[in-house]
Amino acid sequence: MGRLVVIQGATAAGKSAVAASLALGYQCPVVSCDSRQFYREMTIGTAVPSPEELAAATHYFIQDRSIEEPLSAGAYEQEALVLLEKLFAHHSTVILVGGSGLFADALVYGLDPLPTSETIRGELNTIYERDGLAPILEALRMADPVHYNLVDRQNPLRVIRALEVCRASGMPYSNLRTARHATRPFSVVRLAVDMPREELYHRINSRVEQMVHRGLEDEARALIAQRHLAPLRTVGYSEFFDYFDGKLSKEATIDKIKQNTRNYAKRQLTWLRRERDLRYFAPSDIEQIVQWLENSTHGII
RNA sequence: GGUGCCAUAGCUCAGAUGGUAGAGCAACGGACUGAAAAUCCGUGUGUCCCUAGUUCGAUUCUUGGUGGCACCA
Repeated sequence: MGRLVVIQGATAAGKSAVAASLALGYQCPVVSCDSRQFYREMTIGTAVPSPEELAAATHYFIQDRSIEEPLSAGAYEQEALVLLEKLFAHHSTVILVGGSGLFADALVYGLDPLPTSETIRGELNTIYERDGLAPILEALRMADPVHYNLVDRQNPLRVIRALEVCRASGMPYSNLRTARHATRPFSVVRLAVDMPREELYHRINSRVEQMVHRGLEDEARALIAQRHLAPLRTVGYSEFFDYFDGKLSKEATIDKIKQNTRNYAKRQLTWLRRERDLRYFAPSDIEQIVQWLENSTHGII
C-alpha cells in the first residue's frame, strides 16, 4: 500500500521547499492541494513553486488548467484520487502539499457525495441579492429543520449551499452528511511546517514585496476582464482590482495585500489546530522530517 | 532660552464637574463537506507619561519633571 505524505502549513511557511526536498530524496512525485495554484493565469500572486522546486520532482495540479474552468473541492477529490491510483502504481510514496485545508481533507478523508447544481445555486443567489437571506433561511427551515438549527445562519454561502443540496437531492442536507471518513487505498502521514508567528508574518510581508517586484500589478491587470471568476477572488488580485478602480492608493494596496495574507495565514493555522495528530516542524528540519517519516513507516511511532 | 498646547489600547482618537475608561482600524480566538487565498462569528488586549500634593478615593484637580508640537526669541 502506498504512503501519502501530506505537508501542510500556513502560506509562506516554506511548504513547497520542504516538498521538493523530500521528493528529491524519495524520487517521488508531488501533488498540490493549493486551490489557487491550479490556474496557469495566476503565477506571481499565488507563489507557485520556483523553477528549481518544480525541477526537483514531477508536480501535479500546478497550473494545469485555466481560471475559466474552476476546480471545486469535490471535483478535485475525484480527479486527485484517479491520479493517485496511477502514481501509486509506480511509487511507494507520493507527497501532497498545499495550503488549502478543505482540499487536503477532501482527498484524505473524502467528502460526502452531495449533489451540486449551478442552476439552483444561481437562482438562490438571485433571490439573495434581491431579497436578502431571510427567504432562503425560511426555505431551509422548511426543507431541513435539523440543519437549519446547526448552520451558521449569518453565513450566506453556508445557507445557500445547504438549500442547494436539499433542492438538488430532494432530501434534507443533514441526512446526506455522514461525517464518516472515506477508506483510501493508501496510508496517510501528516506533518505541518510552522514557525513563530512574528517570523511567519515577516516572511509574508517580504514575499508580498517580492510579488510586487516581479510584476503582480501587471499580472492582475491582464486578468481584470475576468475578475468575476471565482479563482480571482484571491488575496493579491482583489486588492489590485480595487486599486485599478481607484479605491486604493498603490501603497495602501500593497499594505492591504500583506494584511489580508496574514489574516489568511491565521485562518489556515486555525484550520490545522483541530488536527490532533499533526506533527509540526520548522521548514529547515528536513533531516528530522526524514527521520520521523522513517520511524513512522516502521511503526516506531 | 521664553510662552502656549498636547500626552489615554498596537495606531488614530473620544471621555468622565474626582469613584481605575471606550470607538474605529489593527490584533487575537473560533467556525468550516463542491465559492475555501472564499465566507462567516466572537473578544478590549490599558502603570490613562513620571513625581509629589489635595482627597475617603486622582487617569481626571494642583506642583515639579520628562517627551512631542506650535509660536516668540
